[in-house]
Amino acid sequence: MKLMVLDGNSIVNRAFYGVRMLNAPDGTPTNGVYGFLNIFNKLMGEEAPDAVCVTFDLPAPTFRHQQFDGYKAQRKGMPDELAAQMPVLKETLDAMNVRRYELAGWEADDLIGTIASICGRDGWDCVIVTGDKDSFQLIDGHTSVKHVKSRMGKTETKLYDTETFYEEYGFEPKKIIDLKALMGDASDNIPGVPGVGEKTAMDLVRRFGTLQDIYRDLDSLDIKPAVKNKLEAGRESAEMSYELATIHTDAPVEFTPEEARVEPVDNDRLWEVFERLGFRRLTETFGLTPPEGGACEEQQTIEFTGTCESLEIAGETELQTMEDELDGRQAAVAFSEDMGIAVAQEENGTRAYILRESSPLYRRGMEFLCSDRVKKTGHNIKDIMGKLLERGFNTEGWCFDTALAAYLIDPTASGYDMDRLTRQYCGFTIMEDGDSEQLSLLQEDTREIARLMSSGAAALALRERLEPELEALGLTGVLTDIELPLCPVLAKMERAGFLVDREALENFGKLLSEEIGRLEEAIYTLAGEEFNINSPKQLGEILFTKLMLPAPKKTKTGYSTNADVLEKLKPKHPIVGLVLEYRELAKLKSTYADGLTRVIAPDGRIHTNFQMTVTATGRLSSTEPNLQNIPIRRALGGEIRKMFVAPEGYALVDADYSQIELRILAHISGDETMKRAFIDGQDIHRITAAQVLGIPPEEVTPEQRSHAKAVNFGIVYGISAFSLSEDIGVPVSVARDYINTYLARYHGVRDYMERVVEEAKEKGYVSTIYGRRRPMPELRAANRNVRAFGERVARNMPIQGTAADIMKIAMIRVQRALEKSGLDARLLLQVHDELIAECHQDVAEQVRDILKREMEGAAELTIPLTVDAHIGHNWFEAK
DNA sequence: CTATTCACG
DNA sequence: ACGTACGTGAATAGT
Repeated sequence: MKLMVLDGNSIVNRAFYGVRMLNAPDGTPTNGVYGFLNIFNKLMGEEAPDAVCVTFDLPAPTFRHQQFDGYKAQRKGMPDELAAQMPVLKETLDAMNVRRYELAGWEADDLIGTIASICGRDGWDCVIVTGDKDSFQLIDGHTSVKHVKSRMGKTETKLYDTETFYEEYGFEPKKIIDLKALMGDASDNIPGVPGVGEKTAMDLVRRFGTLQDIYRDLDSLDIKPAVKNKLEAGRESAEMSYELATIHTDAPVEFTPEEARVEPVDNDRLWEVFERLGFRRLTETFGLTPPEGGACEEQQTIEFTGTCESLEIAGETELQTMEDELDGRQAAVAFSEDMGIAVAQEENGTRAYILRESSPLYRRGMEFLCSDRVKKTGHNIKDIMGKLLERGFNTEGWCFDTALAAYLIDPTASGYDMDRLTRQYCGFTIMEDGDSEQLSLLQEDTREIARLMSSGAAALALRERLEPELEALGLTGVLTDIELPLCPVLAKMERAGFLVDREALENFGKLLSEEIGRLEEAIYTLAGEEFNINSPKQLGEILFTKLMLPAPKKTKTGYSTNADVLEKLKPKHPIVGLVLEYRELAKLKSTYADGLTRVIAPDGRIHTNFQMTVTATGRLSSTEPNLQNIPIRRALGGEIRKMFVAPEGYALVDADYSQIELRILAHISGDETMKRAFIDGQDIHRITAAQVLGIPPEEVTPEQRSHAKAVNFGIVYGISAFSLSEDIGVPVSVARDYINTYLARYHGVRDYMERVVEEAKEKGYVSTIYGRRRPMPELRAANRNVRAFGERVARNMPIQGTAADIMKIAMIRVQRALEKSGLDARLLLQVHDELIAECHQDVAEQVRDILKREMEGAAELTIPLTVDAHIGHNWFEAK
């Protein structure tokens, strides 16, 4: 039998600081309760306890106050916004039939200690869930502690039992008390020994054991004299701290594990609470149903019978009717394999026009629908355009995309499927197959019609809500001038595909296999056993336990074995270099040699998918396969690019923007020094090195230039001295100097970086020069790390996002220019700052010039944009 | 389903 | 005292 006991105050605190601001419909904050419930659900799933309860502190003074002056139970003073949520949380727990315990004069920890001890007595296991480390002292054979912490807004838990605790701390759980007695705990007002911090305290406890042991033999122990003096002086404080840190297990609380057994929730009561708090999603998580006869409103469902009239285009008359009724009108259009449907809004309902592929009028009807005469709305129109192109129709007349619109309004949402959007923006859900008995009785063909009609009607309803919001946010231009015209460009690129040399790719795979086999053998020999080198867990075991190499870094599940770590370990053991080489080859084989071979289409080409609604900054992403991360940085990886080729008699043109992000930074910030460098066509990294080091540009060494390059990149990302020092391998102090000097030399950049964060805090979002925006709720988060993350994002997004905008504009211009030129040429790929086109070899120079001209002319900034363009037979050569 | 690692800009 | 650069997608292992 297992009981789970939660430290209510501690968990709700974590939740409060981890979860972004959240309010009930009436405006009261609810993030603490919401976060608590999420953590609670997660834990119930993980632990599946037989009984569960929650303990709380009460604001009343405890026995610790009476015993010791200066002790405060209200640790850091709960913020009002959180305090207001405590009664709501308790009410929620009651509705969930979860027992809670609180006792004036006793802290939650003491109640937990008592509960754990009663569990032990009754033969129950006990899992304590808390965000404080104090409870670790309670760990024993039947008591474990699940420690909850929030990282970057995400909640993580780690279970400590006697073994895992010892592994991490190197002493027994009970000695946490001794540790705290020595080092103190500011948040608990436990003084400890003045001058002794975590490092010293850990060392003392590990080496000598308890506080008692230490003071008994203080004279004879091998301790630095300075530390000894502090210990002597702080003895009284240490002993008092020991008492304060000790959790009591004898609180006068009535408790038996049986009474806390998990019970079903009180559906009606909990529903009412969630309704009031606006926790729609949680009602589903808890499987709640609306109370019988309650006043709760049913969600609307679109019903088509009666409200939607349909017209099947069976003959000339209907075709004529459709043309008359839709000409120049707004309509939503949706397609399936063998059918096209247009849906238009009429005065008193919706009207649908059905075109079947089997009909002799299909082609004519479709050509009308696909013409500029019908002003069409769709959901993910880039994909619709792809299907139209495949069937030989054109892509004119599309003037709204509900997915793109929702993406522009909030590019950080987790998805934009229609059902989610209608729920969010229109307050109804789309009918699904299993939803209605009537629907499931229909023929498959009729169901298909219903599906298309509902998606068409939903698109119209969504557009009605999205269009004004888009306009209000200043995003109409981004949609109509950038995203929409980009759709046919991308659809054509996807259809074109990139030719690959299948045989070369397969041979490369075989070559890698052989080499990998040799490396495996050598690694097994050095390790003295066979193991799965691909498993970080097994590899860590070999390197850090068997071979006793020092582990420089840990992940939350074990040792880190990433390339950075291995690089540091390389001189210490020959196996490390082999593992690095193995990793490089294994990656090339699995992801690229084998992975790409698998997705070569029958036409011998690879057709990627460009996703337009994924990134928070406005960039595209590429999937199935991802062609935006084909290797280039290392020699062997570059081989892969040689297998992306032009057909016989054709050539590839590769054009990439030079330093586009730094140029945009120079433009947006208006920094004169940086602008000058670009206007004069200087090597920006060299100039930066010269600026920071105060030397002439011609004296900059390659290493100095490479450091400056790292600083330039770092600035764009919202640098920290720590990360820069890691990146370029200098002490943090040196990195800090670099950054400070940089910001002093480029003071326009410094001002901009401060300004953009201020403005983001004020407005709640950041934006590109074209108005694309990213909401920034992180900046208002209570958690400092989340806020710091938000600040870095606020600095970066306008730069990365503007570059993405410019590239998109460039693609539209290039496509237009190529089509107008009539040359045998087409775009194949975009890799953020790079475009690749394929063309007949005789016109390669012309195509190269078109790319260069249209890309450089895509934006008029206060500094020039420059593009390097090259021609080659394969991607490697053309780069 | 999540974590780790590593490929790219 | 604490945590550590922005944005992605795919393969693999292991719970």
